[in-house]
Amino acid sequence: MARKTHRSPEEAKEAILDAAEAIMVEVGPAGLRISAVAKKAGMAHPNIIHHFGSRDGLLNALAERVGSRATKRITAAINDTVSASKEERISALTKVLETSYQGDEGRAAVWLHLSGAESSLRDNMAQIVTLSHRLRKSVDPTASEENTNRLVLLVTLALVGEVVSGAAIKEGLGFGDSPENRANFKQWLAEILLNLTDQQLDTSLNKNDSDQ
Amino acid sequence: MARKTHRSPEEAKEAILDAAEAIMVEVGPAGLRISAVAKKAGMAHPNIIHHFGSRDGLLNALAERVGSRATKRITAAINDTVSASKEERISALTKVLETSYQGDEGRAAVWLHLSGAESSLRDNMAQIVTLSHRLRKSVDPTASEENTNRLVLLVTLALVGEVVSGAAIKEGLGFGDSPENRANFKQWLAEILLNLTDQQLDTSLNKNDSDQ
DNA sequence: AAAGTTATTTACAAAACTGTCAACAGAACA
DNA sequence: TGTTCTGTTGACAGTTTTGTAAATAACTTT
Repeated sequence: MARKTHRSPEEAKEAILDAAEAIMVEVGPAGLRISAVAKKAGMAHPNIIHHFGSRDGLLNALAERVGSRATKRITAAINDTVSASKEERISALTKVLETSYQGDEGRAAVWLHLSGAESSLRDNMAQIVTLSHRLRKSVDPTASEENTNRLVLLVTLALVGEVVSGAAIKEGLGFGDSPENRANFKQWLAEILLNLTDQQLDTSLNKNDSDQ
Repeated sequence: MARKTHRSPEEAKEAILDAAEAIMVEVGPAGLRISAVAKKAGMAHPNIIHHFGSRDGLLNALAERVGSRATKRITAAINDTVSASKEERISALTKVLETSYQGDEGRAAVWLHLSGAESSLRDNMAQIVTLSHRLRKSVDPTASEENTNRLVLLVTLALVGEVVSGAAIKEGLGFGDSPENRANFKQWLAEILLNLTDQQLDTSLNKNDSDQ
């Protein structure tokens, strides 16, 4: 007869979500077994159903938590970059790119999204793009929304791609996957993003047009 | 008593893989049920085990086929771009970006990779990067390998990101997800890639250094 | 201190899925 | 025609998994 710990509903849910997230990263959403989560959280599995209604309820709650966590980190980092001095800007933006998806959390987020778990990805993206607009305009006042939007899209897609197959792709490209090399790539990207003004982008495109 | 069709092993495997791929896109690898594949392929499920040994055997074979198909398309498109005239280059490169992962195939590939199915992703990437090197050097003879590598990495990651969460991210960013808008973004990217020479990249970086 | 609320557990039901086995039916070959 | 090989099938076994139901124990309230 096991002792019953009797946490508050909030604590219990947190404990369950922690366990679920850890397992998710290994096996993916479809491979997530409610009994495995319960074992890791140190409880019996019906308790999970009691708190989340069903297995799907757990997955949706997990997607929600992972998404909002990442969004908080990202928006905070972008805000830091906006208010950073000129010299600190590159390292600040590099940090944005580095911490966007922290370690395994990115895997979890992408995987959950692929599996169709409901989350507020759209709302979160809207927040991020608004801040990014502000950042880019503070660096380049003449920056057009159109180019900013496209750059943000490019970077966002690349960050998603990285958490999915980053290691394998880098290996195929001859990049080492050490934290060092990872930082180098992101710093390179941050430098380009900060210095690629609309003027340069347009010059680049116009040059091509007038070439012929 | 059902009639037995008695295909050749090759035909049977192809039919099974076709069915498996179609289902994969919907439910993901972990959700793939051997019996569902059999039903779609019009046979009894033990036949699948007979041909692929096990469920994992089927998934690995699928990953292999999806990967090599995509690689063939991509390398062909890059080759077309290398040998394209100056005027056709942008549209040719746009086509590379558009056809890298064709529709649902990309979803299948990423999903399989996330689930740890064995595939020759590394080898395929190596092929692609070699060709990309050649392409960029034909456009900009002074292009450094380092910058080329980084650009290819950026684009590849972005393409992976697109098949995973492209639609949702674009929606959050205010992009419509119509084929039209999709093409516009990729054409924009192709133009930048073709015109962003090392000189420009380095100028951009040096300008920043000397700014302070 | 008694009653009530609910987080938690044990036991169970029902369904689903992979893989096995023996038998069957086409095709190739003697 | 008969024999062999193998693609194919139906039935089955064993395991695993989600969700239910009733009992229990911890905490709160009166």
